[in-house]
Amino acid sequence: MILAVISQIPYGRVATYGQIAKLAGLAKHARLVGKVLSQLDEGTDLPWYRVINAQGKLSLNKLDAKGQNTQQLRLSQEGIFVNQGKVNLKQYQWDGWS
DNA sequence: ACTCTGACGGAAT
DNA sequence: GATTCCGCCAGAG
Repeated sequence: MILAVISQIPYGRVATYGQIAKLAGLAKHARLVGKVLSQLDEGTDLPWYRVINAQGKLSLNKLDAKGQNTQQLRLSQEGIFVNQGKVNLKQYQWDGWS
């Protein structure tokens, strides 16, 4: 389920954990969603980087050699502006409309 | 069975 | 905003 929902997040949009959970049928299991994502491997096709917490903040904030973290990088590549490790949900959050 | 921990959420202060 | 508290699930020890 969870993976299915995430794979449905449209380009240039982001979704929150709770949102994913709800759409997947798991109302209060936001945490489980994060759990699942943490199990994903690097070569996954899922746009996991479009998944952020309800506060618009990126999840794993681990920096790479370039001083950037993969998530922020990939997001900006899709036109999503990330400020101070945060995203304007009002502007980018996926409505679940597609 | 119990305690901790974790890519979380929401409400209250 | 920043903190604090509580709820919730699953895995490890």
